[in-house]
Amino acid sequence: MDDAALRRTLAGLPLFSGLPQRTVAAVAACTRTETYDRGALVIRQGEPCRAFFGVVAGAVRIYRSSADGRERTLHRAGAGRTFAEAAALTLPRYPANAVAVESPTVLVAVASDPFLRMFDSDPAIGRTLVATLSARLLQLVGLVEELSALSAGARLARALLDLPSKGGGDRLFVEIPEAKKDLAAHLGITPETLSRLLRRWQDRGVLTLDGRKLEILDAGRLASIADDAGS
Amino acid sequence: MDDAALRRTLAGLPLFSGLPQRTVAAVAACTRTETYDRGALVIRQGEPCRAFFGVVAGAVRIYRSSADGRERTLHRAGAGRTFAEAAALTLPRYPANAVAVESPTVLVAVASDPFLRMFDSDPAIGRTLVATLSARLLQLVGLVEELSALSAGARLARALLDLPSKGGGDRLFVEIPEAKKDLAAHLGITPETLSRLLRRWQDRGVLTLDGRKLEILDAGRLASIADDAGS
DNA sequence: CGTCATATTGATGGGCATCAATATATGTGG
DNA sequence: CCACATATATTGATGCCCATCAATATGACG
Repeated sequence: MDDAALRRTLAGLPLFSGLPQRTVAAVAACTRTETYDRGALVIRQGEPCRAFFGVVAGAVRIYRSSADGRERTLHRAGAGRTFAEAAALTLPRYPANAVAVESPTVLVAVASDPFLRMFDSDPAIGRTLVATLSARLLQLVGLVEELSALSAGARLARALLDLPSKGGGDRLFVEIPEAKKDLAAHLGITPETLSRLLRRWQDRGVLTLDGRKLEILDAGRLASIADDAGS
Repeated sequence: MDDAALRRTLAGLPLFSGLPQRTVAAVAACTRTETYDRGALVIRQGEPCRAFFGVVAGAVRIYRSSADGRERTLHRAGAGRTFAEAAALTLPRYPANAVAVESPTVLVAVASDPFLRMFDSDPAIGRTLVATLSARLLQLVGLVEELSALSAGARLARALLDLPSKGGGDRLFVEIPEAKKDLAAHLGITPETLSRLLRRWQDRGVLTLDGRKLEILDAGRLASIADDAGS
């Protein structure tokens, strides 16, 4: 990617949009693009922090693995999103893993140290970073709430309703953008439970399912499930 | 509180420690102290954001209430901590409630708008804010992990082991700093479950209990419970 | 077409919430 | 200071949700 293209790419990220040209150019100077295949680790938990990342194409899953080998997905970052800012800027080592979930996944890596030094040159960097971190914080608060207050069914229903719908006519089609086991991990449930929920909803005429494509027949019903008002 | 005392208080908060004198003085100019009794609401979810807060004395519980009346405690902020920065600086309305849990609880309220305008005058403000928000983010990630990966018993055991111990001799005494129902809410469990867990541990000789004061007899055992290696 | 990952379906059980009843603590006004 | 009212805590009974273990089934891909 040439330099001009890199600047355009950076300016397209919410984190950097709104920054003046020369600041973006300065950021570009400490940035390089990296390409990963599906399944490739971008960040390994415990490694020294070197950079944070913006997603140009593809998507990344951020997850923590605990001592007993279990994984907890914290976040899925698609095109246009940034991730690992907080860690890169304030911690010695990454506290989580990041893995590419599509091929190819193109990232821009912004080196931590040079970026930190830019803080002084343009206050807008601090401001935009604060906004980004705050948004992440709120998203996590939402996750905490979901985990502790909502049933597995409600979480799945929400996830389905949040998917971009390809409404054909008056019908409502959506497609799960990842393997079902990954969706399950994302929701903090097991693949078995996910399978059973979808089966039940099919039997009750709430939706039809074909692989990862599904048609929502009764969106109202699904919405009430999402509010935890009956499975 | 006179102006000099206010500045000293602010400088004692991690968010502002490390800032030059004149910056602290500028912050002090948009700050006022407020005192609350136990149970008084500091922030009401949905209200317009006016300020963020530092805790001078006492403590505050931050929680969300959902449509069905259930509460989820996100955070307990004791003396020296700040809270609501993210909301105050980036949102129109508070996304959570905050209630004083001690009498008296003394807070410093830093008005959002003037503070935001100070961003340009000193880059250190942005940097320190980024650090604070990052720390909060990591704490929340930890909470997510606990909620999804640890049993109620493990969470309670951790909470007990995290309490400041008043070790008398070679014995280990701790005191629960809030009502048990609040501790339960903090851990995302019901008071009944909390009560049963403590009862079981008493029966097994792990600890003894008298009101909110308890003596940990077998810290090793409790630590293994905290790691989810058996109830 | 065979191999491996992913998905489905069933059986089983445990953890923890819920509902309900009582006991204890806390605080208040007379 | 006591009696009462109210909040908090304990204990029991019950049941649901969802994880776990296990056994196919289906799909992806070289």
